[in-house]
Amino acid sequence: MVVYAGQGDAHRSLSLLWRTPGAEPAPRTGRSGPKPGLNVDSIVSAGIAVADSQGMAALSMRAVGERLGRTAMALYTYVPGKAELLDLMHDRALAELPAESDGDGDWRAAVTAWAEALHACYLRHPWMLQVSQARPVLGPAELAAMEGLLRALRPAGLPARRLRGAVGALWQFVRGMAGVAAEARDAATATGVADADWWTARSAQLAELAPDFADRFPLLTALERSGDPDPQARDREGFRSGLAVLLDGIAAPG
Amino acid sequence: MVVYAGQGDAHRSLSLLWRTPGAEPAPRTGRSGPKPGLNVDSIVSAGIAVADSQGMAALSMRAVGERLGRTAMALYTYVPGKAELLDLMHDRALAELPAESDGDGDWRAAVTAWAEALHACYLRHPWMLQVSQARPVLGPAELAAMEGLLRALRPAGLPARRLRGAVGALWQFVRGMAGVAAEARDAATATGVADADWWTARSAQLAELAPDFADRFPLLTALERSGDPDPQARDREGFRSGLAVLLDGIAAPG
DNA sequence: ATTGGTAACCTTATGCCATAAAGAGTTACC
DNA sequence: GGTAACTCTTTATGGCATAAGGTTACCAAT
Repeated sequence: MVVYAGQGDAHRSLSLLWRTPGAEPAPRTGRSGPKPGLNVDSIVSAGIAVADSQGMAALSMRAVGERLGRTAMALYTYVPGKAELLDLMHDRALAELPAESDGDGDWRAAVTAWAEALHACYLRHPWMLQVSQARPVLGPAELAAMEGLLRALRPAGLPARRLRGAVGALWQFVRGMAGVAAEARDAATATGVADADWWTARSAQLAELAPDFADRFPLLTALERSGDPDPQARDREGFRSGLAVLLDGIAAPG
Repeated sequence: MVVYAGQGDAHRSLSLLWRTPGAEPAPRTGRSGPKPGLNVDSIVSAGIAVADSQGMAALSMRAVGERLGRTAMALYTYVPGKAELLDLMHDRALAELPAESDGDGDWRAAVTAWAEALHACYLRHPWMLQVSQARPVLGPAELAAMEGLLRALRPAGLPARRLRGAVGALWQFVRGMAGVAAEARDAATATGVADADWWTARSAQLAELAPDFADRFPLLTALERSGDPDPQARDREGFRSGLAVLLDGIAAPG
């Protein structure tokens, strides 16, 4: 039901993470033994494929190995362990983000594009949201994403202090909103119940368990009632309006 | 190293979550069999104690049972499974938040107080950050916390749409920042290396692996250099200035 | 051409984990 | 005293990551 974090050997993760992408094949002179049948890249790809299709819970060394026609243990030749593999998968997925944000001068558009790209990436790979954010792995793609955000924000001309705050707030916002959206989607596919119905059932149960709900949580009740009944529309709206708050805060004199 | 989410039986979790707190003892008439030696509350407390002291990775049914002088299986009499126990633990921890935010009229102060309380709660129970946010369990304490935030925000007079955005952004911001702070602390205690030294080591390794770091990530490099070298101070500052951006955005006309 | 070294890979084993199933022990009511 | 209800333990199943050590296939030097 949950994913723990922070056990990986950060040192070994970092080494693997920062190996220049093409340099995998290695010198290949003076080496004996059978040719390597696998390599780190293909293992990472297999891991992503498993996690994308079956979800984080199904990501096991055995499952990854099987997808490559090997046993689980064969992977340990290339990768120190599962935690490090997850770090590699995470950074590889972040590498899908576009390198350039193209808004010329219009930083609001550029930041919005960045946020939407990251959001979409999280939705393509929802297991990323279960990789603890409480462990900065500092892979090249993660840092590039950060740099991209800074580039987009540059025209806003924020002082360093405020810039740090804005970056943190933006990143966490996108991640959090993606989590909610991903779960809504999963609930729909996993249970075969549409989003709206799922929420209806949950609300009905809540109303039964806590008949005084509206009295205990008047503001929450009012806010719920005022929104779009379609959860998906509500998520989209929440993303847009939350981002608007953030952008307005960045634009404010401070 | 990671925590998966979303397997729990939401229906059974909700029932347990919303049982009125004092009503545990139950009617106790017409019931035969030995008196229950445990109860849900004590199991939840034991679970929190284990997770607080040993971390999420050490939270097993056996560990919780042992703390209560029972076997793992004894817990299943009271709790459907581990996923549901985790839901209960999460909501119990959130119940530590103060019921009232006291800023009269000054919504900035009230929201700040709310954010700091939630942040502190996450730091007291860092395992909460590994409970997937992508699964709204809708326990009473979680809803009360949400209601509290809405109460604090009320004087700002936001329209519903923008209010939803602000709430989402604030919550995700606090959660994300707490995650970073918690990890910094864990790295210090787990490895016996102080925060600053840990970051120094990581930076040194990065510099070795990516000698062109400053060229590839100029903005990031500049931002890092401009900050306080003490990571703890940096976290505090990041929290304050990020929150300032959010509050300014909320105050902006939109 | 043979042989020794070694890298890659596999098998086996260990010790976790959640939890299903079944039964032993305990208590309260009839 | 009997019985039904209840708690708790034992045992078993099938998963997991991974440590340890054995096996194979290839290369290079002899």
